[in-house]
Amino acid sequence: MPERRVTMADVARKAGVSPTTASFALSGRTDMRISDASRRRVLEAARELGYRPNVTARSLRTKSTQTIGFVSDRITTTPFAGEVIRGALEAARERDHLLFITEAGGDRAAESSLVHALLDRQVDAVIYASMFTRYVTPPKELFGRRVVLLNCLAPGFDAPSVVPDELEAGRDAARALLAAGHREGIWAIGGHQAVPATPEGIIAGNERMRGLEEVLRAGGARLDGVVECDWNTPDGHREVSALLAAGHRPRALVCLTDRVSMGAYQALGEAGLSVPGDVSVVSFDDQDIAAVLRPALTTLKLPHYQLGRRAVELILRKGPLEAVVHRVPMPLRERASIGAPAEG
Amino acid sequence: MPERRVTMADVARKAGVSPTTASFALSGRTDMRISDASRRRVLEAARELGYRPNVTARSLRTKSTQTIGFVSDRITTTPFAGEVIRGALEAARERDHLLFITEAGGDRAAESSLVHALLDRQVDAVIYASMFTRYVTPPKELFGRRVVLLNCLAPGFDAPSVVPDELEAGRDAARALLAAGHREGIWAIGGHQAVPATPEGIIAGNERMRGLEEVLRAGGARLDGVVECDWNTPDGHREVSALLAAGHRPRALVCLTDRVSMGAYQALGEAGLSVPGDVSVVSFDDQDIAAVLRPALTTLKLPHYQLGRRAVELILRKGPLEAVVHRVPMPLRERASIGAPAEG
DNA sequence: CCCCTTTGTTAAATCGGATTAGCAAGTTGC
DNA sequence: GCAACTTGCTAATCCGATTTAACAAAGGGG
Repeated sequence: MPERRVTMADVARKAGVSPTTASFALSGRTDMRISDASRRRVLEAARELGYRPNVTARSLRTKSTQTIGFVSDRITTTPFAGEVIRGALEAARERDHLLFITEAGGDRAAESSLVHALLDRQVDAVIYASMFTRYVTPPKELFGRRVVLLNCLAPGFDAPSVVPDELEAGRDAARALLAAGHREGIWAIGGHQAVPATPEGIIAGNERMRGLEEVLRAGGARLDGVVECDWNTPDGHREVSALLAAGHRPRALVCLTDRVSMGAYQALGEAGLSVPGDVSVVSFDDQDIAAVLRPALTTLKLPHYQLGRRAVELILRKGPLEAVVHRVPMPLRERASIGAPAEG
Repeated sequence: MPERRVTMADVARKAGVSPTTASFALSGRTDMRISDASRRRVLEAARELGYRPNVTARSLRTKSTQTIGFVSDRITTTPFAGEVIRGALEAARERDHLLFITEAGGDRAAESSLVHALLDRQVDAVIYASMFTRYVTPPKELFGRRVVLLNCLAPGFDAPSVVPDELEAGRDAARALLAAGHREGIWAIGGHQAVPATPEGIIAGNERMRGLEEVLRAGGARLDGVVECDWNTPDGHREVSALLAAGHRPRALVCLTDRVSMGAYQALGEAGLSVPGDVSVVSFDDQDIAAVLRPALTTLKLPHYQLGRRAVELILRKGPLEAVVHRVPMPLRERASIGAPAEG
């Protein structure tokens, strides 16, 4: 049985002052006059007793719990998105805040009840996060609260969003290919996902493709074709096999995810083509497999850690939140899958 | 600005009773006599006003916050271990509890300060989790508290542990090979990790190997050799390549992790050997890649989701916790990498 | 010497509930 | 008809802090 916690009353008693004085001495407020002698005695007593304020009790009066709620659809499960949580956790720790993590699994009713559970515990603010970048409508319980949208957008909902800069990432993919000398024989595998079967495609696909096409065109290069397909390994394998079987001979593939790239690798390998000797590959996401594939995959990293961190930094900033979209850069991870275009 | 929360006083006023009566009516306690009429009026008023109790305020009196602290070294980051959190989250939600998730990143000082932050917020209990199964010494602040150790063991620390049943998993790997007809040409890649460079090997390696050898021997089979190496993809690739180069011709490989298996696949492929036609592979962990490799990998799943769930279920059980080790089964995921032994 | 500040401190109220102790009105027992 | 219960409810206190209001004591000015 844990011994009774030391309270401020204990500290005050030991220091020979009233609880009021102890409170002011400990909070270090200067608007209430406390003599240096008293202050020192209180601080000393607190140190000796190992006093720690009861945040719960304090919050009853101050309304602040130094606590943030984190509501997501299913973020812990997404293999690489755990980084979002780590980023949020670290930023929160630096500011002496704790995070209630919750997952509603896409269930609206569960989402509402979790938000209630958070509000019942007096969280100071709520981060509403999605595992893939997409449009959302937050539960009504969050209206009028201090909220930051993480990896999602909600037009009409008055809160800032933090999302990856997919547009610039598309441009960077194009720049990487141009820099290696590619001008033709370039194919995109995965496409816009204009009517997506894969939820993560909704926004990312469009923006990546838009940035890609813009810079390729400006650089005097041509996109030979766009293969629209889902974003998983079997899709990449199937579509690239089909592409080769149809007689096409791409010099560079822009795969919309690392999983698609893995499928592309398999298909190229089966066709006896080497990466990057015969075909260069540039990808998006930087999942774990990207570094492990042979050759290692050059890819534009989804900045999950930074997304989590930025959301917390934003929400703990003083002052009101502005409904602005914050775009976090997607760094290029240069590895071994891009080479000079093959002759022929 | 969110409008003022409805308090119990509001409900009492609307129902025309005292706060005391409202409190008893709402908590539904039967030891204090409240007339059915009053009870109904209070419940009705609460419903109409949308009253929700302030858990923080309540906890000041009751000491219970319906809140659990979760301290880990770096669990969100470990790609597949996020399932631990999901299991814990779901079990907690079913019981109307919320989780404070924290990560100390292996830093003892950070760990202490996080535990303090949790205790300052009056958590009812703490789950102390490790990303890999290993021996730990929890921070002294947790002594005498309600604690469950998750995926770790702490001899001398009075708390239950929840860990994967690695021993039985080793046995199951052996049984799977025996069932396919394997009796010889069996090699283990990864080994005991008696003096491990890879932290996850400390306990898992020993137990997996012990179970494996026990059942193989009992089944009249022989383990031709054990290759001691780290547990990552390059290690599997290197060691299996070396094994083949040395003239060995294994019929079955027991790879101690899926990452080692992936390396083994690469090495076998480069040598022109097929799985499972020439060589069967059985593995441990069931990371995401296991299902994606070609052929799909037969592996013993680390039950992360169940570990998280069990820990929460245990900690929320009434009554004192017993310092017992709970072993969670590792289910066999039968896929396509085990076949009959090759002739030869 | 008295009034007015300034300084240092504390009693008391507050936050939103839970809990203890007690009080009025109606019933029962004899 | 009065003590003893039972029923139904409420006043008051507590939980551990913060904050407001007020109050002594000391110093300064005239």
